[in-house]
Amino acid sequence: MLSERRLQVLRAIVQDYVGTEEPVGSKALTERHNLGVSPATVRNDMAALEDEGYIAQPHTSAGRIPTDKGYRLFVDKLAGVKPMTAPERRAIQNFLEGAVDLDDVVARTVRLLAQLTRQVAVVQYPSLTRSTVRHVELLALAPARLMLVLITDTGRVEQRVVDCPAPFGEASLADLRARLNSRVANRRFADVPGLVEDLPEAFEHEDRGTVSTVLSTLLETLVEENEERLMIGGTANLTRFGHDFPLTIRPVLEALEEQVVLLKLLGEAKDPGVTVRIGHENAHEGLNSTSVVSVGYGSGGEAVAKLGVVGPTRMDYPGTMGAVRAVARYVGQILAES
Amino acid sequence: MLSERRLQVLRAIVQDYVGTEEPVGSKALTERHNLGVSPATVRNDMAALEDEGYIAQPHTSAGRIPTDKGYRLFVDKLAGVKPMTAPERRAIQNFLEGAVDLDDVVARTVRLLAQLTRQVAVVQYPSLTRSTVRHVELLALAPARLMLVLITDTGRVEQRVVDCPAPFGEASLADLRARLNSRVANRRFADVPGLVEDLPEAFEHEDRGTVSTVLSTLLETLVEENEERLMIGGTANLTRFGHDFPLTIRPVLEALEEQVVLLKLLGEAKDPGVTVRIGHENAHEGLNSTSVVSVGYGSGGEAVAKLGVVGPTRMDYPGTMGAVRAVARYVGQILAES
DNA sequence: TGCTGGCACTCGCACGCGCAGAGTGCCAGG
DNA sequence: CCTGGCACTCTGCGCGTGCGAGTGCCAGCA
Repeated sequence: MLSERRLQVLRAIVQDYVGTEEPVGSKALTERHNLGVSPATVRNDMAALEDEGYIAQPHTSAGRIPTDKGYRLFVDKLAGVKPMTAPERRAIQNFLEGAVDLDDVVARTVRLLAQLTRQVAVVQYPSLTRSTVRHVELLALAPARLMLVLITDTGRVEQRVVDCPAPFGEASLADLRARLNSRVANRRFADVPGLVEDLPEAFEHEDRGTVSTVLSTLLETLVEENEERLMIGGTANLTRFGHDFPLTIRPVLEALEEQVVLLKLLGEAKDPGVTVRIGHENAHEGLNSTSVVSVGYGSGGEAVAKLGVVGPTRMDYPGTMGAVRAVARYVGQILAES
Repeated sequence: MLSERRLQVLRAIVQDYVGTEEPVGSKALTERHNLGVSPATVRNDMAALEDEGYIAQPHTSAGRIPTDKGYRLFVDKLAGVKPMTAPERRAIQNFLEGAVDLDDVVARTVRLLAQLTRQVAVVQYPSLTRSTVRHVELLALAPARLMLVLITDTGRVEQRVVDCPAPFGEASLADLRARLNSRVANRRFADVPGLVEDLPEAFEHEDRGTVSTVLSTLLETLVEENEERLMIGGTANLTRFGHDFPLTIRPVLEALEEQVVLLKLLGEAKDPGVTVRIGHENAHEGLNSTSVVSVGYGSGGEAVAKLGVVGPTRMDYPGTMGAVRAVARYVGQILAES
């Protein structure tokens, strides 16, 4: 177990390194933080911290920098979440309030997060599966071609074109629309499959094919790989990443382009609160020198999706966590209102 | 007027520079292209080309690189558009065909363009104003709260929540829905304002406020700044930009985050064919060392939106132009089918 | 008039060197 | 267990040098 002072030394190292982006030495530490001991003592503590794997030297006779393990300890034990100030909170609220629709909400959220944290922001659209059906609309595009439109309580809208096996009359269409809505409206999307199973049976034989096709299209929209969408922004902040450029940001940009990777990244966070994944804790190789701070958001008690930021492991964790948490809270509010 | 051979020299310089990314000298030129003259002659031609401002030297006693003016001449006079090969065309078609909805089409197009050109791809969503109304749907969320859903022939869906000044009955809602659709369905969006002007007059006095509110919300979606959306991708390709990194790509990433800037960029292209804007021809400062290749796309004769790529001025213009043109063509087809 | 070979010249760049500065580890003393 | 002192190690930087690519110019030739 590390003594109290050694923890303080670690905290000081993390703070200084995050601030200066340069390895921090024993002398500088004692000058900037009044630890009440001499540099030599700090050096001993540093040696101990290095033995335990919390800090490392880039090369002999340079200062120390925190390791992933060091950041982990810092986040878990040494630092809390820094709450947003009142003006910041007001700014967040104002910024989000003008949104006209869900796309706009998500777009604004991304910009906001990117600006607040000065990092790359990632916002997942509300998951269909975890939302509630508000309405299902069916339109005839042609005698044997329909458009299916799904609307959720979070404002998300999905549309699909359905090619029918046989022409489908206006009366049947109205019938299907009514039956469908009476069954699924205000129900959770996840429950929809069970609710519509037997629907074709209510129709004349010639229409059953079309009804089945419509239903299977409806169910397809719930398939995981289709239903998840997300938006990213603030990639310009990557340029502040480090000095050894191309090699650092290349894999990050590549990872960010892979929606699948990002969704996994956000998905990994199980904690109900803010989750932090540091460096190698991220499964994806390209993100081994980045940290991901994420949190779920939702209109009610349950999270309908996640949002977060991706930045260098050397980031201001308390501030970032505070910003992410605050933004998630306000987005939830906005969604609940619409 | 430049002699034929000098034009050939310029063409050779552009091709070599694009290939090697290094200033090209007279000796290398004569070796790689059989111009039938000696390096000394080429040197004279180069001096002339430099006088005219088509090429420049990064520093004395280095090879030459093309200037923006040089690229311009190359694009206008010395090179055509390189058509895609048959396999490439098939690949494009296959890749786009699996799309389930408009978002998917746009997302796939972005990926495709980025991969084909190895540059940053930008795709604008079909403009509402230039599309045709397929359907307008109105849903009651609460007694005095409606959701307005617009669907276009290009598959674009917009939704807005409308807060009504007074409760609005189910009958009035059905009435409004029917009247609205009979007026605007299959009409061009741009004509909608004139078509609905007098609609409130058809309603009872107590409902007129609500009807007006709905209509003004409808018209608001057509306001330019709201209605334009776009998607970008392939930013990882920026890492291949140049060696002098941060300074080069920083402003580009920043510009790419500004939707307004991008929309202007695409908007500038007036030509019905592929438009190329080279280096300083781009109004935005951050993009002074990039070129933009863009083209309109649409389901029928008229373009409903634009797409293009952003890359270094040192790019393979014929190939990029070919890819952009081909992708636009196929996207148009896909949109027409849905 | 236009092309060619030859020649001197100019620079940028990579390399090697030495130096200063920061930071460390270790040890002996309080 | 803390402290001051000391010798050591390493990086980064500035500087001078040599090399090579590439140029401009000139005189000769078709």
